[in-house]
Amino acid sequence: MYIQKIQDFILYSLSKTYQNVDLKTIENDGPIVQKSPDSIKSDFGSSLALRLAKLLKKPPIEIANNLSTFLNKNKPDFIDEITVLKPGYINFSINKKDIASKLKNIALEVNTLKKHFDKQSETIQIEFVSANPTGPLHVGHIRGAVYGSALSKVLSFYGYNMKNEYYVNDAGNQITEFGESILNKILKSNKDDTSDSYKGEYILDLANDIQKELNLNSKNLTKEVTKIGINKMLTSIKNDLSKLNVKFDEWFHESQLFKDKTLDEVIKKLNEKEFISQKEGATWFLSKKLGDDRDNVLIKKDSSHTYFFSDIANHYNKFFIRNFNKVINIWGADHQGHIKRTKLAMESLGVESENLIIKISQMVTIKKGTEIVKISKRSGEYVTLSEIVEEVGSDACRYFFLSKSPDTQLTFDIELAKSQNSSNPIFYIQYAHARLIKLLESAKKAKIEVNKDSKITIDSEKELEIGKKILEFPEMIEQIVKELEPHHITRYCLELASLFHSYYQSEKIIDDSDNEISESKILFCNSVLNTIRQCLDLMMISAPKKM
RNA sequence: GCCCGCGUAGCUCAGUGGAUAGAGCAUUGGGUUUCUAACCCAUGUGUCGAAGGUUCGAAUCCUUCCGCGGGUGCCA
Repeated sequence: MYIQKIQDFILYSLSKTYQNVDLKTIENDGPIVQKSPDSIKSDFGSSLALRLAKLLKKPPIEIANNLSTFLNKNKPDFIDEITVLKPGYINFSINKKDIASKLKNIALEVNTLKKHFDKQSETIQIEFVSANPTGPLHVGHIRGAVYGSALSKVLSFYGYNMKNEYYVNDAGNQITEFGESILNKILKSNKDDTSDSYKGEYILDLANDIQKELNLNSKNLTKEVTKIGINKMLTSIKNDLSKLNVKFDEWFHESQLFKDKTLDEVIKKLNEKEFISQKEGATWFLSKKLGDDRDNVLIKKDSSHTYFFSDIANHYNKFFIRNFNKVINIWGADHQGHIKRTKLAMESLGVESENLIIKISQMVTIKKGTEIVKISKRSGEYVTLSEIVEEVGSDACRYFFLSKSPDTQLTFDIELAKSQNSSNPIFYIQYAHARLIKLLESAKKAKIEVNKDSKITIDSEKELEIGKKILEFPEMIEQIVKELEPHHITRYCLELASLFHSYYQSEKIIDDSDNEISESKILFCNSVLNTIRQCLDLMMISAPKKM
């Protein structure tokens, strides 16, 4: 909340003190104001003077002193003290009263945290999970589901209009093989036959299930079985996702692109731009022309289409038929090789590179104790999403997967996760929430009422620390929006909860003998509660009133 | 081979140009007649994979190397 203000203040004073410095260059050169490290007494610091030393041909300490003279003369109310330290740091301490008044707003009105952000005019479509409907979601899909849903939630909180989409691959080879595998189970008497492409318990279940409602005289049996099979799988996928609190606005089917003749349209457009060529009996997209290592096939020799082709069509639909300006895709690391060519294809169709954002979430290795579990849809080796969510719980599951950067290949130890009951940080956060709720109830019983005339007085180190942490909330959100990586919120929330637990332990909040102090503390605790509650809401984790 | 990502405490991971590198778990020892002990307080650990380089300043940027994962199909 303060960083931007201090930065503006510094840049203003820089422009007044050293007129010949180009502010734009300075701003683009990196952050100007940062949180002070714990070892330094102040709250925020700037290393601007150090950076300017070369340019201005002056010792940094001199620049810092010159700037601080101006800064001190024009010091806004929210700053208490400005000091210059050793090589040339300019440090700022924030006024306690200013912190207190900001906390009061947060305490009285949950929406204060949200109001900090402007409503954005832009609509962003975000696609995630999009697993093929040929099998149940497995534990690896949890990561994408959690990442995408939390990111979307934060972006929406920030003010964007978000549309969550699941792309259903319901055409192509995999789907046909899936249908055939089920049909074989229905028609063959030997249910143990393993020659089919898709194996596993769930195929047999599907076969038994479908058999009941199937008309065996149907003209195209495979087609019918496939259709029913996919629908059943989709129902199960939706059900699994809802266990993790994940919901989609749109389930877009690949088959739609065929019905709408989008693929034809795409190839026509690409052809007009001379990115299509026929060779070796296939139709190619000339991505080499745009800098890729090789060209890519769109229509195979047998006249069927590649995944890449319908993927272009899918994106064409997003940008040119449904008219989204900005699209985010979250893909698993196994699709990382598709990024370049997909972006190139879209660029050749006229989409600005920055408007198609593809984020990769790294692989999840599943461990059971010391044994690595391999997951394969076709072999039927499974640890399903619902199995894990039911054992570990949605909250702990979400927190665990959300707490890691998407760039990290993480190891998910199923045994550990199951045993991770009270040692899991999420319970610690939820406990802080439950404690606050109970505390505020007790305050009500003790007839301590807070309203807009109440006042917060910060008079302990712990309160000050909590207050400053709460006011970091907007910057934490901004970082997520900038990087499109929501894991920062888990740490933030944990830190806040930790500070609160420590505070709670160290002093009595409801003091029957002093109503004024109790009122201030209760109001203060309301600001903590509202912030923790907001974080839990953004992580889509429940906020229990009792534990 | 080439392309992408990663390598930070015993373990799981934050930190991607600034000040003495952090958190959770694990370890060890203490704490409750009290608003919830699923809590608190104390406890120590790092060749930031290695070597060079850029910089006033590097875990962070560049180069090379080592290790791990993924990709490199007219599979998805």
